[in-house]
Amino acid sequence: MRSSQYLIATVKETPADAEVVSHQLMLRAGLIRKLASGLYTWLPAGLRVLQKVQAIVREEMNRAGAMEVSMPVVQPSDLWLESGRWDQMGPELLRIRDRHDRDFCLGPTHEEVITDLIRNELASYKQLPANFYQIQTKFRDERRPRFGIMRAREFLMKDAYSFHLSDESLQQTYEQMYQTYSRIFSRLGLDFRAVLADTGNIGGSTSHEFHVLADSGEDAIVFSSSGDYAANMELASGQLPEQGQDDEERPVQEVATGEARTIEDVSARLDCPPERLVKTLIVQGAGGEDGPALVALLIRGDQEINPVKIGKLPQVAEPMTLASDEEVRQAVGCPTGCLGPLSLKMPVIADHSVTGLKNFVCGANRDGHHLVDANWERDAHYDEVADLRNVREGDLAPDGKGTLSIKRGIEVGHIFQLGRKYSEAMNASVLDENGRSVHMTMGCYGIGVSRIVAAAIEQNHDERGIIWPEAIAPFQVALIPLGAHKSEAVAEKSEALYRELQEAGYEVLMDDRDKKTSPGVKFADMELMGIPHRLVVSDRGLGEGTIEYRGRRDADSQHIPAAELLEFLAGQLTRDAT
RNA sequence: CGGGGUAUAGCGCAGUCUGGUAGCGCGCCUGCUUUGGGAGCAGGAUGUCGGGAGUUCAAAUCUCUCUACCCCGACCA
Repeated sequence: MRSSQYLIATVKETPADAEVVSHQLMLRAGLIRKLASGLYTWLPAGLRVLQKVQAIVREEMNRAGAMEVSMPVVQPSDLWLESGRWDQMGPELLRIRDRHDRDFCLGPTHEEVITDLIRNELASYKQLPANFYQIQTKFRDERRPRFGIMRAREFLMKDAYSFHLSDESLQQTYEQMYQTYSRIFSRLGLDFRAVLADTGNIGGSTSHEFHVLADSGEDAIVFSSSGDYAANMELASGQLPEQGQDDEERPVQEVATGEARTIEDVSARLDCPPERLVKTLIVQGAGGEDGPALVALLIRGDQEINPVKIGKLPQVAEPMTLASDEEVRQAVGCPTGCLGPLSLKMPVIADHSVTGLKNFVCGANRDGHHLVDANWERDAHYDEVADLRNVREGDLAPDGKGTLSIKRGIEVGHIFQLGRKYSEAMNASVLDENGRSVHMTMGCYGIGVSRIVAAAIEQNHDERGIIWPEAIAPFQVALIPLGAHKSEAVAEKSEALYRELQEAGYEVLMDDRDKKTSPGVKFADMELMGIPHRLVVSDRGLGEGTIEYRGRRDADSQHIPAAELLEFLAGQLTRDAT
């Protein structure tokens, strides 16, 4: 490609509405433009990257034996009513009506459509297992789109759905997809981790997320220093390191703590470290016929609660919602800052972090008062123990081997074992070998194809711009002729090289913009666009028979004898390991 | 959806408080010079000042209203 005939849409200034680096650089490097909130146009250079990501995903899915299909973006409401998600999904599902007043939605995902397809197409266990995928536009009317392409409303996703007779077969395909995903992200040149994950509202049991590691990631992921344990913060569990405890139970006393309401205030006022405090929180109960209206939760003062874990407790309303100050005052008769686990008329669930405490501090359920040297059974009680807290850096891994560390990640893939949720709701069944009709069990496997582009930039950039991993760079080589307008030799050599490189199979962007485009501009643009390899043809170099080479990450350039250039370049390029 | 903010040339911004000729930098066009790290000089084009209504002799500026966008907020590829 010649840049004189290509849209090099780079801009010098950072657009005001871009917050994260990847968004800024995608705009500055001329990869995308915003149309409206969460909606982006892909410019030529950006689209090349997106297509490269797609190609790798497609190759690996095909290699794993999945079959590519393409399902409509616009989907009839009937299917969603059938699965129950028409009502469940809420405003994230963009609903539209056609000219006959029939309801449709823009597909945020395709479980319904694929299940409908498969229940009609598959009739026998002999056709199983089967895995279908597509790479296609999804629409989710996000509460708040942000970070450019990273959390857009319209985005490109690879979604795959597998169908099985047995759980063993599902497990097999699930493991195969796990391997396939690992291959995909390795080939993309990304530093990633697979972690245990929450299944969210898609449903199902086992689930793993794939995260690209980047400090700007929205998710916290947890790993064990030794051993394989890795999980999303939402469900990661760990053990607190042992803590020295007094042996003797001291007599309890109630002390006035005045206006001290927060853990910090109480801890400062009583000169007692937060680890010796029991924090009591009251949340909305599950309600309904036998569910409690309110539930009390206990956690050690220095620990943080995990709303996702708590929301999953059967007694608690999901999503977890804190009780209001009034509700607390009505139920207990004191402000939230003075709550304690004393004769509460509601279920009391304690986190593991508090059960071993002795002589602790907690609220006295009396305005302005706390208990000091309280002890379980004698002064306070709980009904049940559960895991309510976020793990912290340094906690012991759940298997007791090694300690946990926490990193930030960008979720780019998610695999689920769905089970029979959709096949039962939508009656997708086949005949087994005994001629009996059985519901198929399902898996589903997603990759955020467009998000990967942003994630790759978050992980690979410097002050000059993007540094693309080899496999997804829009061009592999930038060829810059210097002073071609006045040097016949430079012009000729550049043209010749351009041809040779293309014949050798490289994707080359030759910056042949007119003489008004100074060398500095060309260098800056090619760096901003992140092209991994740069060649400069100049009179100076040709005089000594060399071409200048510089890798995007290199500090200096090298002068390569023109005759050896192709060989040299081949050595620099780590070709795909396919 | 709640809270906060912004809207002026393609991009980044000033001007608004205190009403009175629409401005700066970058980019763009023309010409000459320049050519190894975002060139110089000279000339030029580009605006329903987000939309609507109102106050006023006069509105980018004051008032009301609508809209869009951004940021902060616990179910996400």
